[in-house]
Formats: sequence, C-alpha cells, structure tokens
Amino acid sequence: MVKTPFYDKNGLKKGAWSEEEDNILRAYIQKSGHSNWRKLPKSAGLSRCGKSCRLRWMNYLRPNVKLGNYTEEEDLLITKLHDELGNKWSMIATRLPGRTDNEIKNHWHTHLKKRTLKMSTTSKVKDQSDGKIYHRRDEADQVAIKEAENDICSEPYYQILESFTLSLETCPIEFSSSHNKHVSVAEDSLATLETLEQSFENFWTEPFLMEDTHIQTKHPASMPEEEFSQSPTCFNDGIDLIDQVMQELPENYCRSV
DNA sequence: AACTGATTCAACCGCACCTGT
DNA sequence: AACAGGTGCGGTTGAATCAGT
Repeated sequence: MVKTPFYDKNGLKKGAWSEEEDNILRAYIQKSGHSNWRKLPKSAGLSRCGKSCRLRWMNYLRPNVKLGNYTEEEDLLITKLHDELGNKWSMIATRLPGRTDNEIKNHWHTHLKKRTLKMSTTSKVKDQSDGKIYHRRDEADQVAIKEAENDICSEPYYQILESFTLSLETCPIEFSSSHNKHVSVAEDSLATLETLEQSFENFWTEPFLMEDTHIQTKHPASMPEEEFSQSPTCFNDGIDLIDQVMQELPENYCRSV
C-alpha cells in the first residue's frame, strides 16, 4: 500500500522506504541527532530529501510511536478534539501520546469521519422530531448519511459516541427524553459519564499543564528520543489513567462497547 | 479464477510560519 | 524591514490490498 520507489530528475529517491534505508536513518539519528534535516540525508548517505527523512522519522522510526490499533478512548478523544479544533492535526496529536498527526489524519478520514456523520444523522432525526431541520449538508455528506441510515441502529460505537458527546454538551434533557429510540445509555449513567469525561479532561491536560513548557518547546515529538523515553509523565501516566478510567466505567457502558 | 470498484495509509507537495542575518 | 533558509502542517495522491460479483 505504498508508493513504488523511484528516482526523480535530481537523483533523489522517492516512494516507499526500504528496511535498509530505515536502518541507516535510525542509526544516524541515534548517533548524531537531527539538527539539520536538509543536510542529514547527505551526511547519512541517503538518496532522500530532508523532508522525506523527517517525515519517515517522525511518523514511523521515532521511539514510542504507536501504530494502528486505536482504542475506543482514542477514537472518542480524536472526535472530541476534532470537534473543538477542526483539522488541527498536529494540535490533536499533542494530546495523544505516541500518535502522529499524519496517522490521526488518516484515521479520521478512513474511520472516524463516517462515524461522526452517523452521529450527526441522528441529530437530524432528533431535529425533525420537533419539526425543525437545523443543518444543511453537502452532497458528500448526504451519501455518507444514506449509508449510515442503513445501519445506524446496529452500530454500537454510535451509542457510545452519542452519550459521550452529549455529556460534553449541555443537553442531558434532550438526551434522556424518550423520543430518541437510538440512545440506550440510561439517564443515571450520565453523571458517571460526566465524571469519565472529566477524567479524560484531566488526563489530557494535567501532565501537560504540569510540564507546560513541553507543549511549547519540549513536546516529546521534538525531544531527543532518549530524553522522551525517560520522561515519566506524559506517556505512562496517560496510559495508567486510561486504565483507571476504564475501571470506573459504568457496567452498561461497557456492555454497549 | 478473474475482474472491478472501494478502502487504506505511507508518502508527497505546496504553502505558511519561524528564525537568523 | 526585507530577505533567505529551514521546518512543520494540512491537503492530496497513488499503489497495495480488500471485498464483492
């Protein structure tokens, strides 16, 4: 699923990276760092441009990069952050330890965008129930919505996301009203979900607030890898807190997953 | 088995921003 | 202030893979 390697007119290699190139780049950066991406390929003996080296390092070779297997918690967080920040993938990536902006962007476009559309489709159902339609949609959305409407009731993720999102907004009354048959989480779960949401808020803000300078100047992505791997708060605490939050989930929430 | 359209995701490209001179 | 070089970001591409017929 990668572009076939080829050489451009300047003799620079493009396309998929080979294992050998990965090893050369990894070894060079571990030995000499990456103070200047433009000069790096020549110094390392790679026929690549600096941008290509940087991208490869940041997205795949860098230590602690997590690939694939997104958890529900990560999906929820990405959805929430995208709702707040829009397509600010790098900003979103700073809130997900180990994830890169490129991967999050891909994941959004291939998985989460459709789910979000499904969610908003149900908002439309709700809207129509009181005789109003609040949102105009473009053609692409309409296609996605049509797909979504076929299976909306059988999509467990939808139920989670709906409840999560609603807990973020201030509409528990509408949420708990009986006219929306798709919502399955009981009203008494909302307080717990709000606690959950607060826990998520704390998880993603506290370590960075404590080490606020990391956000601006020493975020893991820009740290030397040995420094990052020894940084105790940003990554490991986050994972621990996710575990803790999962323990606190209401039983019916877990069943709906 | 062969074909075709859809999906996925690594990588590229252009542009904006930042920093140094 | 103006310019140049380097870096990072977000949109897009394209080929491998998957799923359906």
